[in-house]
Amino acid sequence: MTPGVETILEDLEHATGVEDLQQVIQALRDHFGVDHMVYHWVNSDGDQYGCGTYSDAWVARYLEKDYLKIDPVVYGCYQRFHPVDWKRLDWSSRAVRQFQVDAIEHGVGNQGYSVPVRGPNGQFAMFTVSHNAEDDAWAAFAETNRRDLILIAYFFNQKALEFEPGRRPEQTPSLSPREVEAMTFLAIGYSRAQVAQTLSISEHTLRVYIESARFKLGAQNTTHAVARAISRGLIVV
Amino acid sequence: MTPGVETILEDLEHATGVEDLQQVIQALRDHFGVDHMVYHWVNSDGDQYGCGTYSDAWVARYLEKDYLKIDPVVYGCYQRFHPVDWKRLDWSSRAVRQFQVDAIEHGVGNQGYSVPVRGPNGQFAMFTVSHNAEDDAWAAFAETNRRDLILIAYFFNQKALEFEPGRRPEQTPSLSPREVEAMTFLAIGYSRAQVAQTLSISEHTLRVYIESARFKLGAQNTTHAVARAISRGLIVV
DNA sequence: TTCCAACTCCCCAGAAATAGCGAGGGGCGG
DNA sequence: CCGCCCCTCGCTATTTCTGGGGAGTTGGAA
Repeated sequence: MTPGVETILEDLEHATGVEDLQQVIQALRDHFGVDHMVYHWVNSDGDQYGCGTYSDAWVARYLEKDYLKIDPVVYGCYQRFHPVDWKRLDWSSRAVRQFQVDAIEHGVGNQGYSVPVRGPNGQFAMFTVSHNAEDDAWAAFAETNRRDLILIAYFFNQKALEFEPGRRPEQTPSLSPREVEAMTFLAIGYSRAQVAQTLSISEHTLRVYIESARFKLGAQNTTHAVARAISRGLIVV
Repeated sequence: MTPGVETILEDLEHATGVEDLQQVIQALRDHFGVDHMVYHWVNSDGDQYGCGTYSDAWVARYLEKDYLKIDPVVYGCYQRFHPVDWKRLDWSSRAVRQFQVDAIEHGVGNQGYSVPVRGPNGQFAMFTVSHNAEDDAWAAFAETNRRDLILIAYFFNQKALEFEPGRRPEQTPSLSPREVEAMTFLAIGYSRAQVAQTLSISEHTLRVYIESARFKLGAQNTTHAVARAISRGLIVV
């Protein structure tokens, strides 16, 4: 690990507020000598929180256009575990290409490298480095700094979780085993009758579980409950 | 980072099969000079996969007694983002204390340090170091090697995901913008009528989107479609 | 012991979703 | 130009889900 990173990480670990994160991320940007560095938390209800060096104009634009929904970086990171080079993402759709042009016009680099991070209750965030560079140079940079970036993403997320407890979905209540089973089977397409048969219980009993789970999850209906259970990591489909 | 770890991590990254993971974890155990080192993947349905240096007897015992359900390490890691020292967990309940005695009798150290790791689709695993030591010595060890352990946990999980046969190869179909909107609103608990009103279209039209999305996703019903859309990252809820 | 949470079962009526037929216009790429 | 996908709207009948009741057992925690 580069000595500079070491000390900046120390600062990060001693950060006591959101404003410190902004300081740290700028220090990191300068240290790595890249155009931008951004931490981007995407909450399970579409809510988002970011901190980094993108221009205010670009952030506003991103929110205004609701780019979150089509951003291939978000989509790509969401599906992967390992860090992703933006080149490896799918930029083919029309809307996405428009987004790309818009981003570059707003000073986002043509190259990027994003590290997905996941926390409890389905929390999800990304730590991104963006720069203007040739492919070769960028590949070398990413390869060299990969481990540092993973650690930085990790500690950044740790701090973000620490500072923003309110941002987390309401203390996820745990589901009982039967409720988990019920939600899981519903999530893989079984009807109530099928689930009841599979679990060898009456459909009435099953309904109690579903309603109980729905209540615990604060969900409006079964689909909502299943969606929440999945995005909070209570069930795996 | 200690030089030894560096080379072992290289080996880890070049691992081509599950058997290599076992080699690597033993090398890591020897390098850190601790009693045990374990990677433990836990699915929410109770399915688990592990690899490490615990005795076969203990692993068998753990499975036989279904200790997964009461293991405070699993529970504690599941709720946290940062690594946890076993001391900070709740060992108060009677069943848990019995588990603790059993574990120590089977050669698990009295001290432990576990790093939670999370992947896409709610994947969850832990990387654990366990040892027999005094509190002070252990705290020092944990503090010193924390970052290395986080990185090791990260790369170990990456490899485990890579070797996981259940990885879905089928490429996910893309949904049209309207379909994405429909799925998104359904996932946050709107009824069909509400979604239709929100999108300012007739409920009949909405139904076409839902059915189209369901078809594309190979889903049996709306709940299934929404579940798939979420777990494939097509919508962010 | 007492209490609570989890698990199990039952009825009924109204609301919502699904399955099956349709129809037509607009835009984009081969 | 034609085909394909996306967007929009319609009807009817059937199945499924939801919301309102109530009731008993069991095992673990306070």
